[in-house]
Amino acid sequence: MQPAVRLAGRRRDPRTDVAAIEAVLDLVGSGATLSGLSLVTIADRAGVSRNSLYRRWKTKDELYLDVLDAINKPLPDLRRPTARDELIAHLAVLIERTLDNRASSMLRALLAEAAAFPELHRRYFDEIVTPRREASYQIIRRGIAAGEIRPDIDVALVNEVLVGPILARLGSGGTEGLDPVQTSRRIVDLVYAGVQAS
Amino acid sequence: MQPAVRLAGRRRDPRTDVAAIEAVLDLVGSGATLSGLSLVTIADRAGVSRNSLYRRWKTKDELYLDVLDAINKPLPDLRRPTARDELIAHLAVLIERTLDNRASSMLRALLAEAAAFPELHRRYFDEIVTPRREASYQIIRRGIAAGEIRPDIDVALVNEVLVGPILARLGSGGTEGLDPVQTSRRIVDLVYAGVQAS
DNA sequence: TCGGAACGCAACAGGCCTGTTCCGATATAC
DNA sequence: GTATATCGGAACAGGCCTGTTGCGTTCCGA
Repeated sequence: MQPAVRLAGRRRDPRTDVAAIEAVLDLVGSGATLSGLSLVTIADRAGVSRNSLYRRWKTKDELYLDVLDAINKPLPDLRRPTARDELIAHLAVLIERTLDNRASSMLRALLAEAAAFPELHRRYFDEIVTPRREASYQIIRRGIAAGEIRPDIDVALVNEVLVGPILARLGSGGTEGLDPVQTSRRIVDLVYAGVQAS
Repeated sequence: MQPAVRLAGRRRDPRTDVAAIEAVLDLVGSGATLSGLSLVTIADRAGVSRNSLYRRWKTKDELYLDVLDAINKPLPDLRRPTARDELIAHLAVLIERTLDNRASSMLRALLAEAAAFPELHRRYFDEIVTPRREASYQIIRRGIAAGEIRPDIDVALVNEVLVGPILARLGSGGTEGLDPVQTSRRIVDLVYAGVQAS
């Protein structure tokens, strides 16, 4: 959306981009849907003229793609002495993400309207879900290689059991009051030990 | 919405109610949002006059409450010889529910717009989530009483780990191609045995 | 200093949705 | 048979959103 050649003229105010993205996050966090949000509402909330938004983004889809980028924080370093510690750290980061109500609402809205925003949905999977899932798989595989985790388990299934409780809470919106590290530790401990009476 | 006293006059066609509810499920299953759906669209899809819908439901909220009732199937009998078998049966029923794309889409849409439809959200929790969660807790507690499950585990956490993978798939919409019983068995087996190398 | 671009503000037509009101036709209870 | 309630179809005003255009103003690079 930048002009082809930048010769002269007034520069775009970068605060306008930020204000628009923040406005979308605020509004979606307050219960708005992606298709229901109007550019008028976004512009008003951002304190920006509707014209400035049209200048930057041809469609709402393009704006939403930038919103998705804005909430996609890089994966932190998860290296720890043991796979168990790495899994706890991995889940803790995931829980922290779900505690951000605006980001969680954005993802919920996105998943509910995946059919209406296929490109947004694809980017979500490719840039957010897949890298984190791969990181989780790597941790589990390293745990197997180190003799810490049983080699006969299904890596994907273990990952699902570990992150399932967190993603389920993300999906249903009940993520308040979770202590990231403590909750992660309890999940990992349970899945490590199993529930069967010996 | 029924008239106070039924004296005389033409009866309401019960097929109209069904057609409206089916129309909502179809449309939401195709990606529509609850707030985005219009009564015009619903009436057209149902092959019914908009007038008939207004006669039955004052607001869209009331219509959606009936839709929620329509997808709320009763809990089947889950009694089995062991808690493990009961848990497998319980999860299998849950997976079967998520395979119904229209019902899943309805729940996703509902959760994404919980703020805009508080009554609908409350009813969802009270009439769908809570009974199933309680049933799951009961199974786990019986397993503990029978000496089948460790008594020192947190019942709620075990439930979350078991249903988490399924609810997470429900939330993200990727439930196709799951065999209910086989998937349930693999989850329960994993959570029973744990992943730790002995 | 001067051209070019972004800025806010306003207006416009076109479309869709709502909520309500008519109408004539049809079905049902008393 | 008559009163009553439903049915489908149509119309209406009012509101909101879109996409575009125009305007005077502000900023910035050449």
